[in-house]
Amino acid sequence: MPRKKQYNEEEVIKKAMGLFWRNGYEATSVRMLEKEMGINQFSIYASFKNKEGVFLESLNYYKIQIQKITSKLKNSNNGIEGIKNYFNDFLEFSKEGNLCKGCLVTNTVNELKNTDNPVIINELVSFAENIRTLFVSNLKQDDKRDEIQIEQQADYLLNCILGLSVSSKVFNYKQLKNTIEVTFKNL
Amino acid sequence: MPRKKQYNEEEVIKKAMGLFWRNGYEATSVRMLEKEMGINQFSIYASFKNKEGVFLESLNYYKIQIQKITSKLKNSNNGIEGIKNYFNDFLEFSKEGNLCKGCLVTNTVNELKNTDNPVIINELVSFAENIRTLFVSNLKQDDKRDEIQIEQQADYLLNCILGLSVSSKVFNYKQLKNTIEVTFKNL
DNA sequence: CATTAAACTAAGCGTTTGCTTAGAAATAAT
DNA sequence: ATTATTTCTAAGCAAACGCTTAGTTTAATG
Repeated sequence: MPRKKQYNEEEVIKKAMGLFWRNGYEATSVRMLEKEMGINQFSIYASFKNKEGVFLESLNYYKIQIQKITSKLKNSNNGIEGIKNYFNDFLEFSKEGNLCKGCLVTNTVNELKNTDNPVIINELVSFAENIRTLFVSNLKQDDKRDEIQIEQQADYLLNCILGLSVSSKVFNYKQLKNTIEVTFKNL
Repeated sequence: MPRKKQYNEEEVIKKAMGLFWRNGYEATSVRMLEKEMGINQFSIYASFKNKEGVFLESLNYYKIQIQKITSKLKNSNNGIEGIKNYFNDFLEFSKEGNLCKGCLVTNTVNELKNTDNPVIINELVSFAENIRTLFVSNLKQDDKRDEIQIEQQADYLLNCILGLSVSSKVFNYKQLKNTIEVTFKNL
């Protein structure tokens, strides 16, 4: 009996994600989402409940996208070299024209206060923990570090990739490549 | 003839800075500034023209505050060790209770789009360039790196301190100390 | 003490925010 | 074709935003 939706939910979320990625959460208004997603506010709220719902779906879509490079890291068994590849893959992943959009997760962590939106914050923290676990797992592969070193270097690498997520929005490609090289030198 | 201001402009800017530092630029409303600064909106606009004016003054005050640790770096001549001290000093500087507020400059760069507010963006980029210059200058002191290495390591260190500015808002003290240790190991 | 210029209070300006809703259009089933 | 159910359009809601302004209070001057 009913009328069919005239839009594909995954397609419109893909567009919403791009907007959140470029602009951040708060700076993305529902009016902007309307335009970018190509559907009316009513449809947005009918499909995703509210703005937070659109963002959480966007975040989900983002995770699936970035899984292309995290799974490559997960399936690698070349230790530190695999992590270095992940750094370079991330740069490529976040690229848009000459500069980068950073990481949607990191961008949002930076924007929201811990008290703001616990649902979103939880999503973000667990994402970071997951990346750290992958780092630990690859560091173990090299069989040349004790457990303490592994934990320390995992913290270090997480800090560097966070930095890269910020740097990539401001600095040029050569500087970023330099940074990656030095990051893994003598590790 | 006129009546005297019932507030000290530096004092109220100090309070405004704290608010911007904790909350970011957009998330800090003029109503919140009113409360925190303890003066009416009229007085805010009379003294600082607009919200951007309050922020720029806050940024100025921030720079003066952080000069306490940047000048220590500037006056140091112990090469890489001086930079490492700066990293630790920064952690102390941005501390508030158990966690850190990051760096006001970095926080704002992360928040604003390049097209948003060119005046503020310019202030922020030149701040980062200044820090990088100090890194370069200290790296030269050690007399063990060629010019290419110095440029590369400066990019690297800038990335690490940016990362630290983000990490410090999320991770615990021990992780941050680990990160600093590994950052300077074998450099 | 009256004058005068600045600092104050408080109300409200126009916009934009996230979100809702009344009514029209569309479509699968009867 | 009629009915039922959902999607759509478009208008509008209250609240919050940055900012302004009319009117009162204050205090150094003549």
